[in-house]
Amino acid sequence: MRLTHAQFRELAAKHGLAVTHQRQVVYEAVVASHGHYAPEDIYATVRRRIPSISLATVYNNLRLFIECGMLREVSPHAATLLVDGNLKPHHHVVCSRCKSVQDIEGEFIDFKRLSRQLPDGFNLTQPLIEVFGLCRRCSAKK
Amino acid sequence: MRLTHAQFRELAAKHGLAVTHQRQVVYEAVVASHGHYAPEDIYATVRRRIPSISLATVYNNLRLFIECGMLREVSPHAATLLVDGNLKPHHHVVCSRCKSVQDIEGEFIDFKRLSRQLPDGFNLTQPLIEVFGLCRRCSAKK
DNA sequence: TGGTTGTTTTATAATGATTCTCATCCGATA
DNA sequence: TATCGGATGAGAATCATTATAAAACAACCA
Repeated sequence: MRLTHAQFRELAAKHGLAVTHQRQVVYEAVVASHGHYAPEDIYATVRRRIPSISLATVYNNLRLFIECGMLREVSPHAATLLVDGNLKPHHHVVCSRCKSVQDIEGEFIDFKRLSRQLPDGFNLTQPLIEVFGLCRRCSAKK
Repeated sequence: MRLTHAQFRELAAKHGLAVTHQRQVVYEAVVASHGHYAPEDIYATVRRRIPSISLATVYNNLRLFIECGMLREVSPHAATLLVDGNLKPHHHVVCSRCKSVQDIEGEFIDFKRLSRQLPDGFNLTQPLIEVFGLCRRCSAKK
């Protein structure tokens, strides 16, 4: 996706963000990609248009875009490894904001439909599903 | 859960791991907890029984246990932030081993049943589901 | 049981991702 | 155009995790 300056200005205004050249170029680099990229990847791409840009600016803006819902984070997770001491099969509910994790059980997945969507050869013998959303406390806050 | 030395010995043998005191104590600390804990937490717990244990040992053993299926990792994720340039609503399929991510669409979630299981107040207005398993390439290997 | 070998542990250094600091710069508003 | 507050750039600092190397130990065999 390529955005005009006017389009980006409108998008930013909707989310209460100031408009800067760096911000527009970073945003475009992500939405143009349609993939799943790390900050270093975005940095490399953006440097072709703004050689002086700082990696910190890329990080700052990605985080802003994620926080205000203009981008999605893949696996919004705690910054550290977490191990699960519950050995029974179960799934997880994860708060995208505070990263708290709770166990859930129950059959809420239609495996027939799911397997039609799965990439060829994907192995689901020990399925683990994580459902992301906002926990009670985080959805109460603003 | 508290394991006798003999029980742990049997469990380790089944997974081809040597038995050490550190290993047993680390494992017990995790399965006794029934929660979601970081390596530092486990380290703090285990130090009460083995004051000389090293943090590296905790990391090494947690990783081993996860690899051989004796423990689960919460949100097996890439070691870095990933942003998603696909703005349409969709879900993810993630390989627990190589951390590759692919998009999937389709209605394979029974939201009625799911919401019965959700913790009170959990907000699912922008549901994001991640399904973990092994991708074709990783399930082919050994 | 005692010796041998390869694995595990410990302490610490190294790495890699991310965040912080602060001086400078720039966008928004009047 | 002048002002002000937020954004940027450069690099240092931090945090989680992994690597390294020497000492300790588990597994195996005589």
